Amino acid sequence: MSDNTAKEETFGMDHEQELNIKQYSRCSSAGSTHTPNSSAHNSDDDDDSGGDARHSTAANSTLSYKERRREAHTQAEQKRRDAIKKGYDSLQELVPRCQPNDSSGYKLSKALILQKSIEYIGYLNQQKVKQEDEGSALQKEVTALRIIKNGYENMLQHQQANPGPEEARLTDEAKFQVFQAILEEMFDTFQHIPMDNFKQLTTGIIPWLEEHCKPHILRNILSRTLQQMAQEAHEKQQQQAMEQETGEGFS
DNA sequence: GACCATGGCATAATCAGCCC
DNA sequence: GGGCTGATTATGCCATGGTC
Repeated sequence: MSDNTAKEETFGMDHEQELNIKQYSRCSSAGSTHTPNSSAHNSDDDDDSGGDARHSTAANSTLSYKERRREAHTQAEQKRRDAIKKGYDSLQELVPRCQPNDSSGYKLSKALILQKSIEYIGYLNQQKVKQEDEGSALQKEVTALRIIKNGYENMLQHQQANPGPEEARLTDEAKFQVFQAILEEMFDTFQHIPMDNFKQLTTGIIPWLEEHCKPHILRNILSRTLQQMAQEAHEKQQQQAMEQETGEGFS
C-alpha cells in the first residue's frame, strides 16, 4: 500500500477537505522512508530555520506544510462548530418551550436551549407516568365491571334453573312492587353521581355500586317492601272480612 | 453571548524497520 | 512470515484570545 493510498483511506472527509489534505501530504513521504534517527524530521517543533542547506530546505517545506495543516485544522474545527450549531438549532425546533413566541426572531442562548430541553424532557416523563397511572386505573375498572357482570349472569342463570315451587312464587304484581321499590331507592342515591361528562359517570359508578348495591342493603329493601306488602294485604283482608260481616247483617 | 482562528493534547491508524 | 516498536499522520475535543 502506498503512502497516498493509506492517507485516502484514513480520512473519510468530504471531497473538498480530502483534496486539501492530499495537497499538503508531505513530499518526503513521511512514515515510509524515515529512519529511527530521523524521528522528528517533519514534526511541528522544527519550524525554525536550520544551519545547513539540507535543514534549510526541510524548514521551508515544513513552513508550507504547517500553513496548510493549519488551514485544514481550521476547516475541520469550523465543520465541528457547524455540527454543534446545527444540533442546537434542531433542538430549538424540536422543543416547544425553546421556540420564539414572537416574530422578532428572538433566539435563546445555548445554555437556555439546554436548560429548557432538560425541563421539557422532565415534563414528558411526568406525562408518561401520569398516563400509565390512568391506564392502570381504567384497567382495574374494567376488571371490576367484568366481575360484577359475571356475578349478575350467574344469579340470572341460577334463578332460571331453580324457579322454586309454584305456590311459593310471587305474583307478577308483587314482583313489580318489589322491583319498583328497589329501583326507587337506588335511584335516590344514583342521581347524586356527577354526570357532567362520561369520565365522571364512569369513575363515579364504581363507588356507587360498592356503597349502595351491597347485598345486605338490597336485602333490607326487599324485606321492608315485603313487610309493607304483607301489612297491606292483611289490612285489605280485614277490610274485606268487615265488609262481608256487614253485608251478612243486612241480609 | 456567539463565532472564529489557533494551538495543544489524546488517540487510533498506518507504515517501515528490526528481531525471532 | 509474523510480532514488536517507534515515527508519523489524521481526527476530534478543549482552551484561549480576539472580534462582533
